Amino acid sequence: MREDDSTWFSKWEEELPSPEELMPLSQTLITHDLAVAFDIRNPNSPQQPPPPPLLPLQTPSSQPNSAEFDSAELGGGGGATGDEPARTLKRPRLVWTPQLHKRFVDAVAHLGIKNAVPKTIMQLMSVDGLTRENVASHLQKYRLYLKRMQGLSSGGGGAGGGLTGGGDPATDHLFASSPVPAHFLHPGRANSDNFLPFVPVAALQQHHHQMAAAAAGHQQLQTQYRQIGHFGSQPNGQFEHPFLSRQSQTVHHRIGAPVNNPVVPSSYVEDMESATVANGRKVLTLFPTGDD
DNA sequence: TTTTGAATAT
DNA sequence: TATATTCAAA
Repeated sequence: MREDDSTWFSKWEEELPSPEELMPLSQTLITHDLAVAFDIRNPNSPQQPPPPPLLPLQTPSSQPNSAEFDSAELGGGGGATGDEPARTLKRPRLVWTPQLHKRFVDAVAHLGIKNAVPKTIMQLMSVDGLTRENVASHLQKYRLYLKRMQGLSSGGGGAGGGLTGGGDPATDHLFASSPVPAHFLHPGRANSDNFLPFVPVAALQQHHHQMAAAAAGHQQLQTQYRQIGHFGSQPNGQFEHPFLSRQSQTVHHRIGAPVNNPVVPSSYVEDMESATVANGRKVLTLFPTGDD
């Protein structure tokens, strides 16, 4: 019935990402994403010069004031001024920070489980440097997490002794940081097949126009968003997503209850990406937030 | 063909 | 352990 839809929509709203999280996605030209994603290994290339690493150098610090945060950029390399690794495109391991996860979960939630495929998720996240492989890998783990949670929630059984529900193993810490959409945990209820009229791939075409517009002057908006620093309910109670705004207007929502503050700490500072060296291994952290 | 999903590797 | 990489299926 319609109420059912409204029900999960309501929950959905609670978990709605703050516009600050989703909106400020600065869409860099697709070239980077696609290029990086496409530069996969060549099955048979005799002597073909490998494509350029495309390492976006984002002048890291050195500019305290400037546009706050534009887009998250996964850079590579560490190399600063030098040259790029050229042939070996071995990027440092991606470190999924709570914020990055948040964006991931939001994307999955908005896409729906059916449409939540690596490529689409990656596109929605619009994190520069994020590859489909990165998302796929994480998605796999995320699904296992959901499955595990389902099993615990459902029945139980009692397997020997594991404290669950109250105690969270360190493994789940990261996932626990982000609220999981309810519908994800309840597949067997009415129609788990709620297909949202959202536009998945069609957005690509919009990209052209959007990125142009985005590149035009979104920085101002981004700065403003940052000022808000409040998350919870928008004046309008609705968020506008470039993609979603296309047709998802049938959402009758009733925001009344205050947002259920999850585990989000008060620190909501988003930083630029930082490169850290751990165990001699360079890992790339997107936007580290003093969480934890 | 491209992409997904899971196994596997590091 | 977390993430990357590989591999077969859709």
